[in-house]
Amino acid sequence: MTFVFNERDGCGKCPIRHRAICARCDDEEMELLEKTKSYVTFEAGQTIVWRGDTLKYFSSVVLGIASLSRTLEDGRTQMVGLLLPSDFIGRPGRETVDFDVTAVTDVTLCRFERKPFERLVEDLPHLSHRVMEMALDELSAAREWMVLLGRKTAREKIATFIEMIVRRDTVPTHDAPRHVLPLTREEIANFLGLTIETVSRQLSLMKKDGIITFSDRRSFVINDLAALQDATGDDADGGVII
Amino acid sequence: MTFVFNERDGCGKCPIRHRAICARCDDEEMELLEKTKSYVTFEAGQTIVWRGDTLKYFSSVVLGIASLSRTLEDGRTQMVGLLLPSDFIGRPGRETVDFDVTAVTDVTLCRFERKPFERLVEDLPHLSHRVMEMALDELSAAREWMVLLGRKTAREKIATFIEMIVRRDTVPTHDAPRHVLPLTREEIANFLGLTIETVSRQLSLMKKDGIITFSDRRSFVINDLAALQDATGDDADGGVII
DNA sequence: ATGGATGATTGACCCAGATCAAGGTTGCCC
DNA sequence: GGGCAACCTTGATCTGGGTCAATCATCCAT
Repeated sequence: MTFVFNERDGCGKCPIRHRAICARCDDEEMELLEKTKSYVTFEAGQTIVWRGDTLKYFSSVVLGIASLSRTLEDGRTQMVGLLLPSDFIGRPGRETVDFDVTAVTDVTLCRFERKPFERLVEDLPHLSHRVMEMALDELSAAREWMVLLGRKTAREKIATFIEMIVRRDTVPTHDAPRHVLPLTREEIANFLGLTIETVSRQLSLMKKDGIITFSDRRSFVINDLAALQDATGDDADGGVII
Repeated sequence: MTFVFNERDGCGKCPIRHRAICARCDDEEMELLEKTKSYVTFEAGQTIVWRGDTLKYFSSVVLGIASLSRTLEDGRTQMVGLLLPSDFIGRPGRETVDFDVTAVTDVTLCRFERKPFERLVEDLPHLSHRVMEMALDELSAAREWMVLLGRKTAREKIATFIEMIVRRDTVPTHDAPRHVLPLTREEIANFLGLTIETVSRQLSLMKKDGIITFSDRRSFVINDLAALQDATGDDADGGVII
């Protein structure tokens, strides 16, 4: 989800490295925010916010990956989104988060006090416009994921996940054929609505089929991209409307 | 999803019955839109827009229910949302829809030409603000649904669905104990990521358990709300943060 | 009323993926 | 390096929900 931005999108003009905020920032606007800005880091595995917690801060991910998830009473957990650099935690107009936010890797957040930030969103049309666009993009991504969760087979889920990782890695700068799974098997399972055993088995199958090769448990290369895309169950265009 | 608004929320001040647009409308702003406004109706079952279609209009539902869904090549279909009165079809900043939009019941749409509408969204902060809020609400609802699709059992899915219908019906005005399923068994199946047989079986089970009673295939009353809520698998508060 | 279409229910059976269980890897700390 | 803890893989078995198929109900149109 939300594989929309990453650090590269940061604006170099000011210390807030987010295009969402900086796109058309001027010194005056920034000054307001600067006053309440702070950075925090979380270690991998730590919970950043619990579902229902009141948010004192509005933050955005600077470095690392966080997850949004919900756990049912009996422990079943479903991840509902990944937060990558430049994604926000918190939403204007709401004091609480509806999901648990957890650091998947070590995470650095850049945070602002909620009130002044919300005021800024109110006052700056381009900012609220930007938040709206981000929300709509996330909404599309979430719906796309609903199709995966509701209708895809285990193999298709795994293929879609791998393909997503690969697509995200393939940026103009480096076409490194080596990719890294940012999640543990358990996290992948919770992301795809599967168990770790099924995740493990399906990865082994794709390995046996010669589609991917693992150098260690996290790093892999794609041997047959066409076969991978074919296994996703999506249309040829990969689910993206041209 | 998006059980957020209904006709009652309409603003009586102008013919565009949507609070999103009308909340702080003045005659001047409205005049712009009025010029390009038109109404269309679709019969139950008709497709309103196909995935990928270029949207000439930006529309909102006035009457009836429409669905957003995606169908995989081999026919597996997943519904990703329901559009109720006052929900929008189309999104500012995008020319196409990512999902098929289908009339579930007979549907009346109120539509505007896309260009002028988008300009209006750009120009009126309160409107873009409103669209942002709607997008964020839908996003929460979509994520909630992801938990259902990824982790809930058939019984829990059915219970959650029924409970949602009941919650939506329970408005201040009338606490009628009789409710109506707005969807066919097949549509319910596609909404919940199940087959029609499983939907039918689970409904029969809940009937047998004395939780609900059907008068015909669409109308029912709840005999044991507590048991129903218990069967959803959600926390006691019904998934809504207080 | 009759025939036919559409939609819903119910039963019998099957299989993908969950569950249970036993090792295997990797990495870290003493 | 040895021991321990996470994490991952693989096998055996079970089961929830899918698949296939038959029957029933409801609603029209003739």
